[in-house]
Amino acid sequence: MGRRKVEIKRIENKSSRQVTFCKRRNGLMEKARQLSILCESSVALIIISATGRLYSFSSGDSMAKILSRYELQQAADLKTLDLEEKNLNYLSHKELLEIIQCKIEETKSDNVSIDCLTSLEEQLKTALSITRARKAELTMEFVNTLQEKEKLLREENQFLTSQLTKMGKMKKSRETEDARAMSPENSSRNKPPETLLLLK
Amino acid sequence: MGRRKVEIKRIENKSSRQVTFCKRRNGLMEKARQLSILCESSVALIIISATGRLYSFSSGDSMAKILSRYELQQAADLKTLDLEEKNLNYLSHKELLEIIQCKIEETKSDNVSIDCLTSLEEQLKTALSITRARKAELTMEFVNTLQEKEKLLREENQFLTSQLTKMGKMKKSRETEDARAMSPENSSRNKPPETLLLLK
DNA sequence: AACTATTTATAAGA
DNA sequence: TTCTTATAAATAGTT
Repeated sequence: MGRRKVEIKRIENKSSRQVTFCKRRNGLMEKARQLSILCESSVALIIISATGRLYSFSSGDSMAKILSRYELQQAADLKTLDLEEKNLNYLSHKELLEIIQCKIEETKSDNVSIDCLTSLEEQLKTALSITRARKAELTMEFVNTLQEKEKLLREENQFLTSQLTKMGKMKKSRETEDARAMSPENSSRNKPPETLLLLK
Repeated sequence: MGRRKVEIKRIENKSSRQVTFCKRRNGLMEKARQLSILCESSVALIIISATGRLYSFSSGDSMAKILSRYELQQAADLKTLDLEEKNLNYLSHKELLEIIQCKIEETKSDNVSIDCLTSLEEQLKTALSITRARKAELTMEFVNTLQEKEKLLREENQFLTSQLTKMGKMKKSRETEDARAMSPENSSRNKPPETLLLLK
């Protein structure tokens, strides 16, 4: 609807593409508004320009409500499918990764359906949950291991210290005769780490 | 664009409203497709009919990607407002919990607006993000502390062991004369923890 | 669901 | 950019 018929393909001229974007964007939003009013329906419209600018419009219900209704629907659709979901529960991490990789590859071709992407989204959400849970589990295990190690090291330290104390007492009683046995550089090089004080 | 001009207001006749809904819905989706192709942009369109049926269309990027881009934008917009956020940051955990509790209570009365719930949802999402980030931070700090402690304990152990070895040698050279000094119960009660072997 | 008179959107030009 | 206008496209009412 203009001076001449236009083919529906990318407009090569940058400035006329920009002008057309602006005109058609406004036209689309006006049409969305009209549909919503004429037929008492809700419409959500999100447009992202080539340069990444975001334009959104909603009519009838709020954008938030429409989007959550959409997500709800997608979740419901998934539940009726729940075939893949069941399979997913029995997959190893490696298999899961392979499937995800594969699906992401599919995404790159243009003829991928919304349902397929929604399913992928849900699978990735599941994967994220599982990963988070496993991470928390492993972290706690690691912390426990470290704490146990600490306890054992303290015990050992206590034992070693008590042994040294005992020997120290014996040594003290023979201090003069042993003076030459303890070489001076040894006793200074191996001075106890300052951290000994931290271990009470 | 039809036999006569129509006012943009709810179409009273049910069947013609249904017909118009169908025609304009298709028209809107076609326009969305064209905009996306002509101007290499992404368009997401969600339509909910008066009877609750959901229709969606996306072009350019996937619906999921467009929606997440939208949510991202909303989050960014919120940050620029950052009034609430700043307040949130200075609240104690107890105060935050109280506020959430209070808002959840409000939710139970029926006359709560969607906007209010959306706002609550956003606040809880923010709270969750902050909490996750802080948890990760603290966990890493804790693990680092434990690992450092372990290192120091090992060093100390090494030192104590070397001291004992040295003394042990001296002791060996005087074994007979010291035999009565080491009380038997002491040497059995204080046997080295088995973990000594783990510390190499 | 198809037709067509009209309105509406918009491409190109100013 | 914004306005203008010739023309294409969408669609209201009809069949």
